[in-house]
Amino acid sequence: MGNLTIRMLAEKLGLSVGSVSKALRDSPEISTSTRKKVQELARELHYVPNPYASSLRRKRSGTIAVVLPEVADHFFSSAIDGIESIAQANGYHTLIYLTHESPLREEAILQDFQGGRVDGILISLSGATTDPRAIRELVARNIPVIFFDRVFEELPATRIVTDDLHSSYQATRCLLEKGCRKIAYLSISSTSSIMVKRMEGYKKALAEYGFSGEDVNCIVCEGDAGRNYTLIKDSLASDRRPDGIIASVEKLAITTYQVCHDLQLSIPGDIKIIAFSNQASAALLDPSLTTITQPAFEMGRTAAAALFRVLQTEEAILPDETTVLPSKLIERESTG
Amino acid sequence: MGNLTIRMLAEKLGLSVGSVSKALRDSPEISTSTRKKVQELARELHYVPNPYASSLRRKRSGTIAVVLPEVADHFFSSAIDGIESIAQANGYHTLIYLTHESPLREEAILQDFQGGRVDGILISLSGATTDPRAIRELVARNIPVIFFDRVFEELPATRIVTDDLHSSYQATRCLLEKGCRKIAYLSISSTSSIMVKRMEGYKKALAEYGFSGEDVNCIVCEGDAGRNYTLIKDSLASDRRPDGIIASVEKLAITTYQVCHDLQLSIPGDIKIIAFSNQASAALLDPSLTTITQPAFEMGRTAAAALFRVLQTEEAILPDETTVLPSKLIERESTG
DNA sequence: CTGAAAGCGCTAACAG
DNA sequence: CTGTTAGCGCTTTCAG
Repeated sequence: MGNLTIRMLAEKLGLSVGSVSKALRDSPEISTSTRKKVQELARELHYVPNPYASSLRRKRSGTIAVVLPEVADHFFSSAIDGIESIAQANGYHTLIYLTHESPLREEAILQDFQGGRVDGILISLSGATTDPRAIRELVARNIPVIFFDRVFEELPATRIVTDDLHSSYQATRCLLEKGCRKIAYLSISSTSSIMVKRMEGYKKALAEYGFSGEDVNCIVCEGDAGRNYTLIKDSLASDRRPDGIIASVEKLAITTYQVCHDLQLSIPGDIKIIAFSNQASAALLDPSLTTITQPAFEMGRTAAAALFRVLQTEEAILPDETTVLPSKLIERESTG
Repeated sequence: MGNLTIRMLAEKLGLSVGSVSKALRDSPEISTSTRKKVQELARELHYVPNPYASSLRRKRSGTIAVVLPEVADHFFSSAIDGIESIAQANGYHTLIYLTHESPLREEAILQDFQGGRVDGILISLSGATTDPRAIRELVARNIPVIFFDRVFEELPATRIVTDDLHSSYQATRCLLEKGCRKIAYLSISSTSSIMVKRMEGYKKALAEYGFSGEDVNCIVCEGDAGRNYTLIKDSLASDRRPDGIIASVEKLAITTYQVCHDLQLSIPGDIKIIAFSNQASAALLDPSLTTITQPAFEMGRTAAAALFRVLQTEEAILPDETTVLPSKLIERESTG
């Protein structure tokens, strides 16, 4: 670790450690002239205070954590982009943790934060997480937690989400209007907040069109890519093949395209597809993919901004409120 | 920050702080029975040691930094995935920083590490970075820096790269063999290591096919998406329109597809395209995109593993060696 | 095997 | 305005 300390600086300057510390932090207690001298030497020697000593003393880490199911996904990587930009603007550091959809890993990660590693946490829950205990404990220790996208409903919390129910409803209606009568919904979890909401929207639209519960066809793809491929293929190869698909996350849309290609099913002829996706190249797919595009970057920014609002005011009390940023349905050939 | 301290634990147990500390760290100095008692209570109370006090004392942060140009890109997000998995396996924490291709931002980020925030750094340089000074200073302070993908050649360092020259050479040959005679190379920087290497491969292939320096057509796209679009469009709309394109990064391939679409140019009829890209859906584009796919996840893993090898042995001396992981050319319709 | 004590580098009272 | 000092929470000698 770094070896140039504030003591060395102080000695070189013939000042006390305390004065140097104040000078560096622009305290008004220090005369302009010495402040300048101190800051000049510090810059010259590239002195950077040991952040851990500072954190220990000030009881602030200057660090936030972002906990995500995965990163190789346009939604999450854009969200990180938004979060990091706000963090950097606030002089904060960003720790990143991937749960790979494992509630156990997620819990271990959250547990670690009990030690005070971070001043606040932004989290999008793993699909299978149902136990809010780890989060509760964090909140009990006064560490603010903000949810984005995949949230807990059971807990009073600040949440940044998109209008999952409505956009899924819209998506389903879109398919129904185009003539689909057997619409399958591809989910990654049966408990995740967004999955539940999106299911609801799907069911609501079906109901409005006079379909019964028996027509609800939800395929839960919670395995790895290979398993999901098989699952989807089995469905599309069966004699009760759907004529419309709603892919609730990006990767399932890609898999569905692959399956259709392999089964020689024509999109949108044999089957129409609509997906929740933030992929920039959705318009360039063959056929171009109708998407529900989430405001991923904005959701990240908004979540981070909400966190810093709390951190700056020191109130450390997060409002129990849900901010909804709208998604956008963009119709393309896959529902043509 | 957290408030349960080792002192409180010690008091509850009727032990000294020192003994508790040792018990928690499985020191052989402590009897099995008290060790068990200590660890049990710690688990029960969800005690997590303050990491900053610990870092301060041990002069190890248990944290690494990943510095990247951007994250909304399949190569980088996959690399993060690889890095984070290794870091988590080693009980390390991962800080992430985005430079957005700004050497200034990059320098500020690196400068901060002088304070000892991290035990090691994994970096992929911003396209415009030319000054190795900030890195040199880190190395001088004994903080290991490992480069991946976009590296410094001017510095002795550990580097994880892919075979940029060769794969670009292959790509160019592929286009030449398919009959292209006016091949343009889309770059994002004229100085970045990978851009230079890829240019070399391109030129080498051209030379082998008897083309002269005048036939080298390098379009440097270092602006934002809009500017790049205009730049590429101008080229493709001109009377000296290329009949082949090598996109040196993923996003430029997407932009090129958009331009072709807007100009109603047929791929591969009017123009053939090949791109460095890790996009899973390359095969599903219209037309499917011929790619040079980099081992992004593996590069991340390898870079992280190299870092931890050094951190664990305490030698802190990084070998001056370059590891080359091969990329794969996958021919699809865009060069058909 | 356990305890006492020093000190990592910094900040924040409090004196002067 | 500057200096002194205590102490953040932990680890690690060094005694016992």
